[in-house]
Amino acid sequence: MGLKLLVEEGIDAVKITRLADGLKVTRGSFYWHFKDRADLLSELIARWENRNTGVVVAAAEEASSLAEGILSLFDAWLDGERFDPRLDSAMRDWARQSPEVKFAVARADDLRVTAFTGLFERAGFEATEAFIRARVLYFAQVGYYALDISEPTERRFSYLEAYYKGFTGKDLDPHLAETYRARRAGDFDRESWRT
Amino acid sequence: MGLKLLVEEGIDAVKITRLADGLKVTRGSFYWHFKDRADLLSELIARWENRNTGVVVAAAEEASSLAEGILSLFDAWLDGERFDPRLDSAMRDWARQSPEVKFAVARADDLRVTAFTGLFERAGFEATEAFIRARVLYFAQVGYYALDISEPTERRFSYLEAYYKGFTGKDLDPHLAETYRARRAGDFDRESWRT
DNA sequence: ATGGTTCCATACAACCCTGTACGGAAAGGT
DNA sequence: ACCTTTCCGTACAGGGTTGTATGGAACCAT
Repeated sequence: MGLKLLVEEGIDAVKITRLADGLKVTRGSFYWHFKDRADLLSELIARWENRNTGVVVAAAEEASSLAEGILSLFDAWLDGERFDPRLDSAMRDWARQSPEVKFAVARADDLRVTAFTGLFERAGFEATEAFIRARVLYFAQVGYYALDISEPTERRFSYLEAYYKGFTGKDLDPHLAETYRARRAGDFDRESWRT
Repeated sequence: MGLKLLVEEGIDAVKITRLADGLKVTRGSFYWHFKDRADLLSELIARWENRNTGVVVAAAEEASSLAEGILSLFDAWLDGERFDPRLDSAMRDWARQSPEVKFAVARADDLRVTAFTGLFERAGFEATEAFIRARVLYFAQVGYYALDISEPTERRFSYLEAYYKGFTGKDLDPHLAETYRARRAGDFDRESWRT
């Protein structure tokens, strides 16, 4: 179970010896659970696919309006339980070494951007603009986590309207912004008990 | 000299043995040129700092208008001779393992976003919006290369106006768009001789 | 209690990588 | 000619990692 922990240190840090040490067992045990190292790695790929891609696609597709969709995406990206950005970054690094992983990541990227494009199109944007806005939204999210930025949550919240305007070209309804902030504040209270 | 080639395969692939094999010499020679592996790695950091950050900051600061600045940035990012996106990504991966590299990368990111913020501010954007637009612009660029997208240059050019509108909220002057496309086409002809 | 299943420990061989010591060949200066 | 500098090859010791073989302890079923 501490496997993912090491993926977040980079795939090259996923050594059987380090895993066994971390779990306070010996390497002999590992080879009972897994055939070899490659067996473990392919299981890691499967776990990632079942997790990160699903939540963001759902957030985009189930939204009934543009504002609701964008805010749901912000929600999903902020919720460490549903979307793990460091796992996403680790997969992207790994993809540069392994053609197999590269393919899986490219497929996931495509699914996500397509879902975002649909969100913008349903909001009335023309096809090309919808696609590019979807890309910019997604690229910016990937870039944000790639830069590994850490800023206090209140400051991050204060940028909400500016991000929304940057991504959509429109102003965010103040009422929606308020409900969003209230909802997220409650979530953070709950999350602090887990972390 | 084939050092960078291996950085683009990930820092963990930069083994002295592999370098020596690639250069058709033995490892004994390596230790005449470098004290040890760490000595080589710090030289790689220095090379990256002197290259990638400089060109994008210059493109943003020397521009006399917003459109010129954005197009200059697109130029710099597209020109493989000046800005190497794969080196940038490799540094970002490496940063996750090494606090020293992490610090260097964070400093570079800060320099770049600050330069972009100035570009938007000089164009009349209010401080927060300028900062967030600078971030979105930079994040999107990082995300684009992180996704390792390969699309034909003509299609990439066709998105020019949509990207510009997404980043700035304004329409791109058709005359500027035309001059940009003509200039880039010439550059690509030249580049094909080198690659 | 006997046997089987599950899970883990120990021990071993093989490989890769690092760093150092030393030796040698080629080139240039005096 | 001699000596120095520059650059590279060879050889060795030490450590890390992988995969396999084998045995043992705990637990459960009959």
